[in-house]
Amino acid sequence: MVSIKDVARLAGVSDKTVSRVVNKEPNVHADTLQRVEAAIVSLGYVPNMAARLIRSNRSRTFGIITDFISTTPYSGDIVRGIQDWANANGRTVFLANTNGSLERERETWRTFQSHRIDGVLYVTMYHRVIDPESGDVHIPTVLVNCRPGPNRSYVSIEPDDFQGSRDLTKYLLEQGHRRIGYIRLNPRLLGAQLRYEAFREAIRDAGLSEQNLNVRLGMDGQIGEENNYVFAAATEILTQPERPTAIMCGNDEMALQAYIAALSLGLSIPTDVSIVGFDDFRTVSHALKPELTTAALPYYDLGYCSAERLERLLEGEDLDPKHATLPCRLVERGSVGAI
Amino acid sequence: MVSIKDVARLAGVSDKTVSRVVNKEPNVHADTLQRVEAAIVSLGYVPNMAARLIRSNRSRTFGIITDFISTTPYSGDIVRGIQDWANANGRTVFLANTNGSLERERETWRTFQSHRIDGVLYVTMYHRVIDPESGDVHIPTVLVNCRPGPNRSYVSIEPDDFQGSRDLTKYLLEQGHRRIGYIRLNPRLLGAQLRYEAFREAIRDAGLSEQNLNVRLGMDGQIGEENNYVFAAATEILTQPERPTAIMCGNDEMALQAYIAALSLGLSIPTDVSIVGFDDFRTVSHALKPELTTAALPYYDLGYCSAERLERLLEGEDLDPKHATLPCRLVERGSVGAI
DNA sequence: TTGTACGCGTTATCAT
DNA sequence: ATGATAACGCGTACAA
Repeated sequence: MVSIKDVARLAGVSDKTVSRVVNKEPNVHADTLQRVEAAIVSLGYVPNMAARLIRSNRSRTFGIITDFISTTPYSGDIVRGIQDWANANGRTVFLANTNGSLERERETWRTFQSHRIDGVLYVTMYHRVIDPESGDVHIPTVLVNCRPGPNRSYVSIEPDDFQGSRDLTKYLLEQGHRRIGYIRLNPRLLGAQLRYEAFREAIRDAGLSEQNLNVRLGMDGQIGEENNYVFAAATEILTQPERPTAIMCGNDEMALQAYIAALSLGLSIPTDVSIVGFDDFRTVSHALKPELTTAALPYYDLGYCSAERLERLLEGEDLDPKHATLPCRLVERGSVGAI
Repeated sequence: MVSIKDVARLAGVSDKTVSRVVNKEPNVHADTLQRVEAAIVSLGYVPNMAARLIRSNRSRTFGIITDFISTTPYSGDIVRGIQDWANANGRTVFLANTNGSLERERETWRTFQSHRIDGVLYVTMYHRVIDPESGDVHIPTVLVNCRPGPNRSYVSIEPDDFQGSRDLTKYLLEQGHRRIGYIRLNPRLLGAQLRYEAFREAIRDAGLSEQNLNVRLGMDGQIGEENNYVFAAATEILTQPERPTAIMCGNDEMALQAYIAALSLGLSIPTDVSIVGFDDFRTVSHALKPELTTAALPYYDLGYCSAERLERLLEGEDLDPKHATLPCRLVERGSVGAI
């Protein structure tokens, strides 16, 4: 592999001068600069980050730790957001997936430590409370899409499920809906609680009694292998005598099932019943006709902003508050009608 | 940062002895070993990979280059597969996303070069022909989910869209279907051609005339911003006098739209019409009732096997054939009925 | 079994 | 404006 010395020899200068050119330091004569640059190109010299790291103790790398990835299809956008920030700011990214195994997580922290990573983005694929298992490794860390347990202190960033769900509910109310069905997410998900709470609060704030509501559990059980009651629940809600005019679903996947249930009953959307989801799973929300009104989870921005926050943390800035939140934008499409 | 010397000092031995312990070399006295290990633990020493790399010129890292990620939700499973292999084999993974920009791709190759990455996994998010833009950087590379242009030579691995589509078609024929509708993927996708060709071949092999077929284009235009005709096409196919008994769709997203179209027409699945997709987008295929019969794209295995192939390439093995293919497994669920 | 000397590719310091 | 020298953390070769 061609080194700085080879370049120096070819250009007839010392190593240090080449180093100056490579690092765009001042005090290099224009002629020298040209000769060195020519040598670099002709030799195809690429600086060795490892050697640089040994001296400077800064690797200019971030590490991403994820838990699962497969069940929630668009959460990968978080990683995309991180990478885009990293790319725009001269950082390279290590990626490690723990598959939810604590042992692998501990190994990962050590591996990252051995690569002298500058900081870690700890990303969960669904919104939840977490305690990173870093052993005695201490690297500046930002939690993404999750929050630390009660006694721990971390910089973190989450989607605002509460605001998203409140906006969605208010929107339904504005469209004149009063009898509303609600199909709940798996209660183990943090988002499930936040969304449901926001829904109830918005209903109360509108002066409606909860008696107008039809709340059903759509899923429960362990993440990744849950029991799914959505189709049955939606069918049941929609075959009642006083049918709700709208159904709000824990997420788009569930909205899809409610959608199928409604169509199977011969109902049309949104004429007979309006449906809203959450997350903006585009494969689903765009494929439905009419397309699905939903609240978009800001996955990409979560990633992008978290990298930004990590950088600020590394620069010694005191992030206050440590905890940030990103809004879930209401995406108005065709699946909701006015009453 | 604590170095090998600090450990040596605390344990009262030389650097080299610590090095022996860390690398599990023989010829260390049991007592010495214990003292050194104790020192390592108490100091929290973690070897510096950069320093190691400088001597050995092997970084034990792979780099992953991806193009897009957002549109095809489950393609992230490729990356998961790579990571699982890497984790099980003591390798760490760099990740870089080009967003389809050639400039960024060239930068990425240089960055990887500067980190002295051992090998690159070049991953495309949809199945296609590609020419990596590596400039004058030369790192052992495996193409994943794509194949090289006609004049280039690369080790590669792809899903067998042809086999998957043929199996799916044969399955429909076995169930007695003779009048079959087909809604095509965007022709710009390699998978579109392979799947359609396999469909036609299977139909011909069964001695059926293409006159029994109703082929429609479901999508066209640039990837990521295509025009979508699926709902209209499906509706049109299903309102013909001689309605097909089955519709085969380019992928599950399109199958979902055909599904919605059928239900909207008051048809039931699979009694009135059978539907099959492709890809196994689980968010969709499991949410439909009845669930969707499809062919699963082996994303995870593509990733896992590609890492394995890269390792063999690095070990100097002569991969023959350079090109590998992984089957698309038929996933039989409820959306197809017998005639 | 253990230690010493040196070199890897780079940057920092100081001198010229 | 440029260069000489040392140092970073570790492994290799060799010596003890």
